[in-house]
Amino acid sequence: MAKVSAEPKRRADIVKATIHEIGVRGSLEVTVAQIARRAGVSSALAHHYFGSKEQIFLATMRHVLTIFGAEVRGALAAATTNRERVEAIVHASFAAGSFRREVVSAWLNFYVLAQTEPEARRLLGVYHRRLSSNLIYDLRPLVGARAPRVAEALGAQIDGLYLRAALAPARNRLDRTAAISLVLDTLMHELED
Amino acid sequence: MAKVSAEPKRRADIVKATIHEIGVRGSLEVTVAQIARRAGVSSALAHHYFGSKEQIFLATMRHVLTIFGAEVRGALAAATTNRERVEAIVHASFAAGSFRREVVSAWLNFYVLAQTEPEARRLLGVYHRRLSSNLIYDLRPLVGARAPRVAEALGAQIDGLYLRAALAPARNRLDRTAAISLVLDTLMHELED
DNA sequence: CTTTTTGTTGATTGACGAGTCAATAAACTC
DNA sequence: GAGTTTATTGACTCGTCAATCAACAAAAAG
Repeated sequence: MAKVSAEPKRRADIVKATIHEIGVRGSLEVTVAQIARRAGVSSALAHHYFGSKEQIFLATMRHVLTIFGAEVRGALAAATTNRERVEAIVHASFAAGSFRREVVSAWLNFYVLAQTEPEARRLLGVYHRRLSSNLIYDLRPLVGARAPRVAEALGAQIDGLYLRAALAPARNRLDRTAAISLVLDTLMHELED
Repeated sequence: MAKVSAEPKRRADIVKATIHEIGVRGSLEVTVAQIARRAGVSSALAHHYFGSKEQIFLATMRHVLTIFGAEVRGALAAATTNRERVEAIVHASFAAGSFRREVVSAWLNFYVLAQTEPEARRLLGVYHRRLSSNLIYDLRPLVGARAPRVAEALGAQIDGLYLRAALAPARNRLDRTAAISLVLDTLMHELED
């Protein structure tokens, strides 16, 4: 059965299955067997490719972070003024690919993972610093020395909206548009200081 | 050894030990044996009083929520004007009792628990609605119809700062004062609209 | 002082799940 | 087409842990 490079596809399938299972169960207490079944392979194969459950989680985290990074880059490419760029970052934060229920649930659980797993912490740190420096860079011309503070305020608000999205039952969940407009409102108030 | 009503003390000890262990391990993957050892009792006793691990977690959650509620009530008691009351809520949110590392870690994990455990979700819902209605009540005279929106903005920011506090390594962790001033800044901008 | 209630634990059970391994099979090399 | 590499799995091991239970101890009740 061994065909040309099944490995990349398998890895991708397992990573996607991991996001899905974390979303369904709502926690990291998913078994490798569950993930593997969802991906249509045996649990032995998952171990074969990733070595351990921990590595599966870390690969999944990298994947989510990569998607997010791509969304930010994409949004930034279309923006020209500083303000447009800040708004683009906000938009990207709630982009369709990253703000799906299961992905948000995965994010939440990655925060938990980061409490104990150094590599998870490092990855989350990279995301934080990048988001922060992106914001500060474009806020500087707009609000001067207050840039770091404003970036922190916006960043915290975005994170908080994610947290609430994870918790809220589907019916009264804030949608992407509402979340974006809330953050942009805060931004507006900061700018007209 | 059976003395006068050991039960309340034991229960309290076990709940405190649970917060501590969740804080240390950074996740709900703590064993009943670990919790019991920290509380100075056998794991059998923990089961005797609480029935199951799940119930231990729920009791711990109720305890954390109770402390938080008391802090809010205490802060509100000393406030008179609407604005003071809103500020009091913000202060209470970052009060010493609730903003300790281990407690914040517990909060984060309760969010995860709420994804699967209906009672945990209910408890967190109660907290959210109370915080929200408290804020809206005092914001209404200040910002009128925008009150719900502003409450959501402030609430999300507070939650986000908690999330970041859980993640950040001790050294560059935002302290209570800084968190409070950040939220009050946002409030100020909203008020001078 | 004997009976009941309350407190407490060590030992055990039973389930579950991560990780290993040996075996099978298909493709690729030469 | 013999030998190597890659893909894949079922069956197994080994540890861990929630939950139970039978037993013991001490107070309270009568």
